[in-house]
Amino acid sequence: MSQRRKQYPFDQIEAKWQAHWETSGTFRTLNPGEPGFDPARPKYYVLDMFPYPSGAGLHVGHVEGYTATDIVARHRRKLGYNVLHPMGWDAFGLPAEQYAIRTGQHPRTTTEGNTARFREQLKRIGFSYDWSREIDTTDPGYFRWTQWIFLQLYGSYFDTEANAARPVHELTARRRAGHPGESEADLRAWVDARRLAYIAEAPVNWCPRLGTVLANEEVKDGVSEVGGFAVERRPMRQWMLRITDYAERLADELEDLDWPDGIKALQRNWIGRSEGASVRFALEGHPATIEVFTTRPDTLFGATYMVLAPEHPLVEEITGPAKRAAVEEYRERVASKPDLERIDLSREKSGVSTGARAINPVNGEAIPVWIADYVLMSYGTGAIMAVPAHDERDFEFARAFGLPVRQVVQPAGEEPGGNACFVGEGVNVRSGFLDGMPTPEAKEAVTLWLEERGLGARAVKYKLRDWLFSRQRYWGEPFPIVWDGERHEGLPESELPLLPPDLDDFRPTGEGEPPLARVKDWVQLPDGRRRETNTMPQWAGSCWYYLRFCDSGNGDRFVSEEAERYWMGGERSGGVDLYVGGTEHAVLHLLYARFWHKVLFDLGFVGTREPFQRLINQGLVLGADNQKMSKSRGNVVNPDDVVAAFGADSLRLYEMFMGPLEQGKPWSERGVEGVYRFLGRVWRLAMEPEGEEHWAISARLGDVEPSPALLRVLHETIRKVGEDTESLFFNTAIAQMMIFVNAMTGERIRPVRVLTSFLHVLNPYAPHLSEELNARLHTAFPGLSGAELAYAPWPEWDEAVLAVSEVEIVVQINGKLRDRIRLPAGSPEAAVLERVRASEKIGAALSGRAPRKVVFVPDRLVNLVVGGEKA
RNA sequence: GCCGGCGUGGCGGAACGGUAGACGCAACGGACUUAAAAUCCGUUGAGGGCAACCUCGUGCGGGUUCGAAUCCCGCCGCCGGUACCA
Repeated sequence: MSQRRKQYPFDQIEAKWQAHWETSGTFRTLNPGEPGFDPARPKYYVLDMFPYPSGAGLHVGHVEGYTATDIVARHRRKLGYNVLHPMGWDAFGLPAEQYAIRTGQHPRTTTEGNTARFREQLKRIGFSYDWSREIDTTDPGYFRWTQWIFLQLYGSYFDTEANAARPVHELTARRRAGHPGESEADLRAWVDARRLAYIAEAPVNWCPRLGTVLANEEVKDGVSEVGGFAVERRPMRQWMLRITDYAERLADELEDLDWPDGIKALQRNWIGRSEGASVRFALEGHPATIEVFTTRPDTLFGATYMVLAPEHPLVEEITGPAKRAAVEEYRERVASKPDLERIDLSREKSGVSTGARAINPVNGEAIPVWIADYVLMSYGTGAIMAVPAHDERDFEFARAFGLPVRQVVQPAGEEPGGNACFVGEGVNVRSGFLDGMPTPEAKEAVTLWLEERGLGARAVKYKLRDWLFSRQRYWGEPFPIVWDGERHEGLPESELPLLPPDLDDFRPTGEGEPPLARVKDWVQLPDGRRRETNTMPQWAGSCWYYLRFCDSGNGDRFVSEEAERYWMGGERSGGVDLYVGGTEHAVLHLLYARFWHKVLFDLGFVGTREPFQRLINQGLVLGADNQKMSKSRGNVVNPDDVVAAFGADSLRLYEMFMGPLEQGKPWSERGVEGVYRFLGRVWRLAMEPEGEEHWAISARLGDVEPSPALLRVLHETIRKVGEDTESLFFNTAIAQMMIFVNAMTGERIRPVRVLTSFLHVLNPYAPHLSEELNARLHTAFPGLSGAELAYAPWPEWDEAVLAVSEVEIVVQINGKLRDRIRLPAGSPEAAVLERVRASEKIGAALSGRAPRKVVFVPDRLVNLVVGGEKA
């Protein structure tokens, strides 16, 4: 293909227009208050998930989502919206730091090189970003505000009455008033334990290979998501964010969002709300009680033993002397067991008896208390009542240790008995006052019974855990926190940004001490206080970047109130109008960002409850072999190569033509050539070759009246592409453009006005080619078109032009197609039926039978229903 | 296991419950060319017929409907998420 003449000179055209957009600031977006800003226009904020600028460069998967949003942004500009369409870099992250550890090259150097390459690649595809708003999470001018938001979290607590965050000083004042005698130190400790950002000594996911702790979300199947290294649990002092307080709102407020059901389900699942009851069991001969959470209080009569998590604080107290040694041994074994093993052996139940016995509150029965690692300290109360007849895990455990199984719920219409496990709903038996009740009723009844006696209450639990927020890394935001002995406090705002010290050895210490701890003169303050040496996780910067884009140059505030109100307010409940990105962020990024946003909302810093009103997940772009693209498979497509061979417009168009945006689909080199040829056909509608190198305005172009048929195709194209673009059905929009071009190609003399109208429609999709052709036509036919398309109004279509005089009506017999007849549009039923009766085919097919019923759909079809066999 | 999504020609994919297969790719035929490429014009779900046409066809089995790729029930297969969450 190298020697072949190009379909059109895309290389010159694309470079020319990209330079033009850059030098004339075409896509610079004004903020309210700036000269020239037009407040009368509606706003539209269309956002991509900004990339981590990896060393591998831009991926065709990035290009898919970015092209989609770019088409929407360009379309909206032509519809008269003020469009915010920004781009930036989520540039803190492990790869740059790992590279630094290996080579000694500072992560900043690596990061700068990578971002420069990404920026260059994106510009070569012609995305209409407002580059003046570009942000970089590693820029002190940016992370200053990430640190500032952390201080807001640190300075707040969750007020359960208001179901919202409030400043911590309010809590302090209230506590002081209520507990006048309390010492300052105790008061402080009490308040500190309630901050949204707090310190906890908790079992964490420690990854020795990476030398850092990881969030639950960063651990998959017992190994780190990055690198796949073994992760073990060990107790460490860490910063945590109290996201669990927001579990209810994060789940409930998902409802009104215009997000794919699958993503909502994923988040709901992650938050994991369960409704049930908490029940308190007394202990035989011991003052303590065991509280459990259950979703099946109706099975309480079937509880035959209890299980505490091995780490449960009560274990120590209640274990009988005879069992002490075994319990100790078991607890140690579990504690040292790496997570990987704990998962591998998941189906093998293990545990030991404590010797203690608990009293079942409903029947006074004494049942043994065990410890077992299938009960997790981190969920519910860390203790369960075991009902082997109606819970599979309990059933397995009971079988392994010979514990009794007592059926108390029977499936409707079956006899009681049997030693199997039944987890469904049914009717209670052997359950005292619950006997005969169907499951839902029994749940209600027993909960009420427990509540009346102060033995339990209805309860809601969430799977969601608090967010482990500190990392033992160099390449992240330092915490704006200083320690005075055991006391911590936030830095004053005036000291932000807190910059990390420069370093030449980036290795973690291996024992949980972060690299920053090595820089003594940074850590140690003159007054004896010490800086926090952990850094924030990579998620921090992406939790609020969409806000910064509204006002990225602001040096006084994270975003001005005016800019936030304008760009984030608006349609329905507000926020980003369209957010496009991959499913890999369905739970982590999207949940964290929603959490921060809600805190900022509670504190009055933003005006919307949710950040992202409408979310779309683009599907995976697979290799030509239908497998995920990967170096090892050798099926990776580099966007640069595609741009070099076929041009940016072809790359854009192909990625949109492959199939529905949200669906995964394989790459096809042939497919790229197909759209490349299509763009060549568009070019040749207006241009013809002149000599070896040049192109001239085509002699077949003229300022002539289009035929009604051609005009109809044009208007249909304007209508369909407009509608499909709005619905993000880009593949069918492009198909319609192809239909138009096929029609136009057949015209002997091509009406130039029809062509210029079409170029508006093509413009969001293939901006370079359309601008170039329009500019050339503008020169050749002055007065017929504006000089530039980017902001020129989207053309209008006319219903009258679309109207057809004659329609084809389908004639069916019993739903089967038998004939088609042509009739004037809008023909009444009687006229249509007359023609149907005249049809030979229909007469033959009816063979004398009379229609029992006639279904008539105007301008579409007639269905004759005839009785069974023959009349 | 559970939760989501998807099964339509040789391939990517179109089809408000109303003509299944738009558009593109591939393939085949023709025009142009000394020739090829490029381009332009056709054909192309399967089976049958010289033909006009006929029959069958949207993973499988049922159902609702005048009419189902589309809605409902039950399976099968693939992809993604999740996993002792009481």
